[in-house]
Amino acid sequence: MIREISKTYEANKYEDEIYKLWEESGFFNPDTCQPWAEDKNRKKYCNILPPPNANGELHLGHASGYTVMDIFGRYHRMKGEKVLLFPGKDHAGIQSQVVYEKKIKAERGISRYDLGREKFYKEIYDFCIDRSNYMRAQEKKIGISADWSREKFTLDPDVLSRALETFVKMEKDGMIYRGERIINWCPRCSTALSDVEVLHKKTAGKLYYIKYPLKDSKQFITVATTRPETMLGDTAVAVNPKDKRFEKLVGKIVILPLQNREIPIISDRRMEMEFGTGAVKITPAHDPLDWQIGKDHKLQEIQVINEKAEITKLGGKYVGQKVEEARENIVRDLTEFGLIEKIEENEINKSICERCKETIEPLISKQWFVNVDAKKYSLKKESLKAIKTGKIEVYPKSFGKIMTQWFSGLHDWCISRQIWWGPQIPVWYCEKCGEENYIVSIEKPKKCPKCKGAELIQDQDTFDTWFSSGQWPYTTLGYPKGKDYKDFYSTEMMVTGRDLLFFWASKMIMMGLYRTGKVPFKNLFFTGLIRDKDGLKMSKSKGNGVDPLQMIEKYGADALRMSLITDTTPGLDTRLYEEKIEKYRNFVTKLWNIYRYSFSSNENFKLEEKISRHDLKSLADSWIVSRVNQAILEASKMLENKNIAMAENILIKFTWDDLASWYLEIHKLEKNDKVLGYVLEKILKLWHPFMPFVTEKIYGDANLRIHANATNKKVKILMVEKWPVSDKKLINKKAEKEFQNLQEIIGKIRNIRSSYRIAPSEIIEAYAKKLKNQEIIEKLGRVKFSDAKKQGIEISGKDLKIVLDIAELIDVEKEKKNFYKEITNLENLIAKNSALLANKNFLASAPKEIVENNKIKLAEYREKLKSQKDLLDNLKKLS
RNA sequence: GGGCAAUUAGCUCAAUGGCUAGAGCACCUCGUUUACACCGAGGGGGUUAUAGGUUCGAGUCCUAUAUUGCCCACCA
Repeated sequence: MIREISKTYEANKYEDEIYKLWEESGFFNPDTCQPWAEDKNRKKYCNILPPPNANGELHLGHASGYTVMDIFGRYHRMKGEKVLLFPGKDHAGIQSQVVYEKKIKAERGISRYDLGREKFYKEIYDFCIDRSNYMRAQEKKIGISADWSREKFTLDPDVLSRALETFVKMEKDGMIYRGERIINWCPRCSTALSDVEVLHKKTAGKLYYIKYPLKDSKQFITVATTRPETMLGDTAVAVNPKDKRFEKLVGKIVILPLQNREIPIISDRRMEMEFGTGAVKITPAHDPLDWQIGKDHKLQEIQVINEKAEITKLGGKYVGQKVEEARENIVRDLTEFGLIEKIEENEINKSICERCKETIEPLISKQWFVNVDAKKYSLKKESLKAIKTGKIEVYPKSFGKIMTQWFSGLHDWCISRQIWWGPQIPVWYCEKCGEENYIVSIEKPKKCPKCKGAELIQDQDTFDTWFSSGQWPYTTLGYPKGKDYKDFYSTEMMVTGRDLLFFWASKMIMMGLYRTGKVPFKNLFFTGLIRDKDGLKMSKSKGNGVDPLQMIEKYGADALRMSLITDTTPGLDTRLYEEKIEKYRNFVTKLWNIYRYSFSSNENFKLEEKISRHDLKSLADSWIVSRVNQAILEASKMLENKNIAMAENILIKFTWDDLASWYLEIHKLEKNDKVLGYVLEKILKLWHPFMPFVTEKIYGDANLRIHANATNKKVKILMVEKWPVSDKKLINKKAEKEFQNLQEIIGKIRNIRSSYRIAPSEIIEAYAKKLKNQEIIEKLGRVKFSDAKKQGIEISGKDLKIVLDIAELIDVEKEKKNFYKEITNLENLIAKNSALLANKNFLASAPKEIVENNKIKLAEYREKLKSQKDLLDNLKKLS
């Protein structure tokens, strides 16, 4: 060994230093990444990275997304394109506020009200910046080749003002309105939520049948409800107009129990006759459907539940009680009055807050909305068009369909939140002129433009986080005049989790189209969720989470990256567990050892970029060079098709099976360093997007060795080397076929060795006529050929018959059985194939190539069958 | 209630209508022959969920069914 290379690659020893090398090279930045002559027409590739919420730490979801983005990014960079992976962080309105409130509660025992709005905002801002720095360090550990010099935060002044301008523009275009409507209210977060921020969870509940007495009558009408406490705010009872049972009651008045209020019985076709009794209580202030019905029937809205989920004054004696408490008391009181007919067990669809899981209270509240289907511009219709016309290519395809459906049924978007963290809505009120005469302006106007006098107060509400992050692709790039915007928009690629489909991806499409007239990205790639070994969601409470940083520390970033993309399909969930990561750590070691072997075998060994046919000295040379060019072809095609898992598969198969298991062993005999150096150079490049660290390390070390004594010690960086192009002249199907035959023969020898337990140290005497590749067979089969004819078992391959001198060891009966089995198998194949070739339809319809292949195969099977029969006859003679 | 997906070896998953449906893990046997025991060689293990259909040809396309998962939805 000329120089010591360690047996294993110690990832944690090198990764930081390699990342530093990349960073300092300036090649993450497309402006300074020009390793090739600057070409004006150089293709641009931009991927705006989804900004993680700046309030926690990196988890596996981020790691898997980043891996996908980085693979594509590095691939395109190596293809010579101008690549920008644009990093950033999201202030994450509600989530960050929840996190920070918990933190100050736990650490200081205080609430946000103790701090006051201004101080709270300042603290949480510092907290997010602090977390951003921390998370950035973690992101680098994954190896993502992002341009950190451009990094943005959603609250950076330039980014933010561009986002706010959109609100101003929308308002001008008549797409914004403020209204009292029923909204989803989270009592814990004390804010309104949009529809997508509400989760529906099936839970066990009860269905209460309550008797409402009719006015001036002893009759009752029974209504069924899961939320009896809302009856305090009932303003009607509704039935379906087609419902014969209640025909005569429509228009009558009932006395609302407990409240002693007179309310009408109305009819509305939206009532399901099958549900409960068919009669339903209507509470416009606390149920979305009832609110609609209330509007249509001009019913009074009586708010009996407040923002803290407590009963209001209008709820009479139950005032101040929590809804659950009030429910119990009301049911008890009703029971006392004999007004509960029955109580049934019932599965209910509970609405909960996506962030804190608290039960949602539907309330009527004054909020800002985006009209998604406005006259001047329809966000809904334009988005639908972009997807349907294929302006955005969605991976997987089926998600495009899901989006289409979602957009079709889209409701107006509530964008105001009653939280303190986040940008305030740029709307100003004048005390004199009233809230109806609001002024929209990003800067605070000096005076009220109407009355020219009074002080202006800004709207207290903040924006839905998705309002700003939904604009991320162009606010970051400096719309409308920025150079980056001109260079890179529409961006090429967006990769995001399938859980963000409606939250984020959809918003980016809507707002990007509205503001810029162009799609924000041409390709939209969804990743699935990472689950644990049993397919369960990872969560802190379950303790089944895998910490990506721990895994990187233990197995290396390359191994983690590989395990995150292996066997994945876009949009589908995948399972991750330590054994899987371990497997790829082992693979990294394998690659390392291919390098170790190559460079230890000869002190002049070097990587070879090119090779000519004269350099191919043997069958094995032609074969491996053909195979590697085939691998380049296929892997590149898979990457173009966005099928990274498949590309990975192809490369693993080549590296482990073809190169390591076969060619390296043959190299020990033939020692064609030129060929090995060529193949190694290619696979380092091919693997780089997937495993950037180990490949960069090997490449660097390998070149250092070459340049050790040279004057030019400029370090070559693999990250910006050119992606290999398949040299089709070197693809040699004939050599591949011939080598396959060789592999088959050696396989058979090994099989026999194994079944008779012949130790590897024992060399078997053998004999063959017309022997080719003798040395290879001898080495890999551990046999020794001589001229003397032998007695024993015979093996055959194409044009070759080998006799192994182990007559005394063989169990003839067992071998006979093996032959019979193989003969039957071949006979079946021949029958199948002949039938196919006799089929006129097949000959007429199948492509010529397939027909040809089948003919060749049939001939092969026949030949094999013949030789198997011969061998069997010879075997029989032996017994 | 509606939609989408999945169902292939014991497990996790591949397979772009066409070569005897492939990997890894696990399992069994053997083995340190100086790249690698984070390894190597060999082996067992499949009616591709079920039933039909289209096709010269189906794991792949179509239609049902079953099971599982996810998403959406104003059955209170």
